[in-house]
Amino acid sequence: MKDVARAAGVSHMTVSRVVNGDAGVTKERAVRVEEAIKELGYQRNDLARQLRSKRPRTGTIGLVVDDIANPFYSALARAVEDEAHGRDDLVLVGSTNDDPHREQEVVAAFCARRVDGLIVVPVAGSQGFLATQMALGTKVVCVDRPADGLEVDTVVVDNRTSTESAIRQLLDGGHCRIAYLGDRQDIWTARERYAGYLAALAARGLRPAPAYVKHGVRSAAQAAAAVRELLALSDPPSAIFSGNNLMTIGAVGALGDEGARIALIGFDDFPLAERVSPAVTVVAQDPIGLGASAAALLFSRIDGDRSPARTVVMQTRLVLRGSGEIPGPSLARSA
Amino acid sequence: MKDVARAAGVSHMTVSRVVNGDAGVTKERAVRVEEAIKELGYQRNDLARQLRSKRPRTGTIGLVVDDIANPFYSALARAVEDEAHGRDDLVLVGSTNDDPHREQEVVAAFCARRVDGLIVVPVAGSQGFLATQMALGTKVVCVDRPADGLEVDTVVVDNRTSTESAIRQLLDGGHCRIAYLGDRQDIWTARERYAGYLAALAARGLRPAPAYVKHGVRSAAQAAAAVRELLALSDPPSAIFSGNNLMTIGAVGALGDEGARIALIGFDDFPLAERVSPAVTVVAQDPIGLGASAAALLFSRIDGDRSPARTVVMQTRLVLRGSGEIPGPSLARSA
DNA sequence: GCGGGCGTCGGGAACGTTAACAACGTGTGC
DNA sequence: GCACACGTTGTTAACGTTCCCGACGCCCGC
Repeated sequence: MKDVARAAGVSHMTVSRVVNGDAGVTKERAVRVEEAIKELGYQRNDLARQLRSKRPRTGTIGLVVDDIANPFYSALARAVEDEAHGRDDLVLVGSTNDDPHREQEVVAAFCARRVDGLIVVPVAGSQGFLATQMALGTKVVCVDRPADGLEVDTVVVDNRTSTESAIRQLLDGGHCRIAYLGDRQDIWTARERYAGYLAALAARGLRPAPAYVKHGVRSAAQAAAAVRELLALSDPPSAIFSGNNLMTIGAVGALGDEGARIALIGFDDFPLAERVSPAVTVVAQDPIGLGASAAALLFSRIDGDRSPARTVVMQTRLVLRGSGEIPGPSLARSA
Repeated sequence: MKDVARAAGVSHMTVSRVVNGDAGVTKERAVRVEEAIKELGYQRNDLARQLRSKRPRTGTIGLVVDDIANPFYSALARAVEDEAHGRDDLVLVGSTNDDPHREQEVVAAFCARRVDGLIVVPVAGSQGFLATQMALGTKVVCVDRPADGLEVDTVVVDNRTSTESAIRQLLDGGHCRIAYLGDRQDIWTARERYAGYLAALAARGLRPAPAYVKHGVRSAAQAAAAVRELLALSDPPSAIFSGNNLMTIGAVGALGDEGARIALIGFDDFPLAERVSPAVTVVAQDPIGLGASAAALLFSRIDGDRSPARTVVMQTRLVLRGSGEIPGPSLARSA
């Protein structure tokens, strides 16, 4: 900047004003400064800018998700990025693998960079250090799951109710041997979905056979293995609920392998769900909507909104596709 | 920091040393400082740190992709993030939508934040400002596509050859009416894949009917529409090559709608490609490998590697799945 | 006993920018 | 003709940290 000032024969303040498009610089001088900038390839140093700036905004937010490679989270990330781009903000992305330790590392690293805010898919037990960071002024919005016991804006879907109606769909179709595939029970969404599953069964006076319930499924491969176990039972289920997109994909694979004709309902939609065999009925979430809402909430906080913490519950959509819509084992695709 | 120093009864320098784990501070003082830090909730300001620091590393890199919501790029992003996490670096993510203007905005914003380096999926015509940033010291690695005429590390796959062998597979299967679905021709991968398509046909003395070639397909929906157009031709193709994962998904959808039995080969693998009907043979890329290689290359540059620019060409894998492996229209799934 | 090396600590400057204000020249109103 | 406002420009200080160097006390060897 000093070099530019010297080259243009002005003071560094004039350069600063030109760079920031401030009013109050003569046309002639501004042009001279801009020429010098171009010639010297000068570029404003946002680090110093933010350090000195009165309202210390870094124009950067952090997005902390389970796994950015999961299409659900990457769609959400894209929505967040678009909202941020609209106000010239940047997005740091971090994956936690649902590991509290890695989450803490990522959050701490983001905060050391002085992000203006954080959109977090919280892992169990992360309220503590999130609260610490919030006390230091970082705005936080939770998405997909709440942070237990933390007064913070949250965007979620009604996991329990929508799972309940998905299971009810199966029950109405005549299924009563319904298996459950779910993630680790320390994950809120898994607990909610399991609760919905139990509630739907209980409403008909049913309880699941212990062998039908598979917790802690963390990948498509594990889901496939779990499904093969279910199929190997002497009394296999006639329908399976799978707790997220990865599990559903794994389950579809395993069911196909076995040539089994078992109804499948999954949480989360995925491309070509209507084209695989068996076709899969899903509880469709709207990851883009979740991300956009979370970003909007966060930016309003960053812009000074001090109202009490809000919780936004977004709607899901039950998309019927063969599985689960007709009585007995699904035969929809052969009809 | 001043507050911490005062609270601990030491100078700000001692605090700095403790925070950075520097040697040369008495145990007793270090403990006192750490207590003060904990009590006051002090957190190092990396902005100021990086501003003053001699080797100006921000410990942050930028990843610029077409669309982070595309599973190909999100898998790549995850690989980059893992490499970065291993050395305590952070990743800024930006999507360009293959829009040169947005790409320039994103790159400029990243560089203003003084990222140590950039992993870029370059859009056509971006060599200019990338060169500018490189001259200013930002390390750059291109991935998925080269930046035309730019001396820069690059990680790509052999698009042309692998498309050629995919098409040859169809030709060997007896297909000669093979349609092509491809992205905008200003995108390098699209040009390469198209060249491979033409080369494979030319090797048999064939040329595609103009109606069989669809350029500029940018989404699954557009691919589906293109496929429907192809099917509506008086002389429809017996096989279709689709130029990326999104197009393949769209094509599968459209083919299913029409109940058509047309061989489909796609570039990029996708989940459940073996389960959809028709099953899809694919040229599988390894997005994780691409991302990891690009990140490794970038970090070696950041760490001072000044050797000439390298180009890494990664292998693809032709995954045969029904479509294209038997003569005539694919009947694999009904076998 | 005393000089010098070493380990520990602090003071001041500097990084590149913006905030605050002062200085300057010009035009305007009385 | 003079005070005053206003628009433009420059000067100085500050943001929070690290770098550089000097100061201080201590121990050791002569």
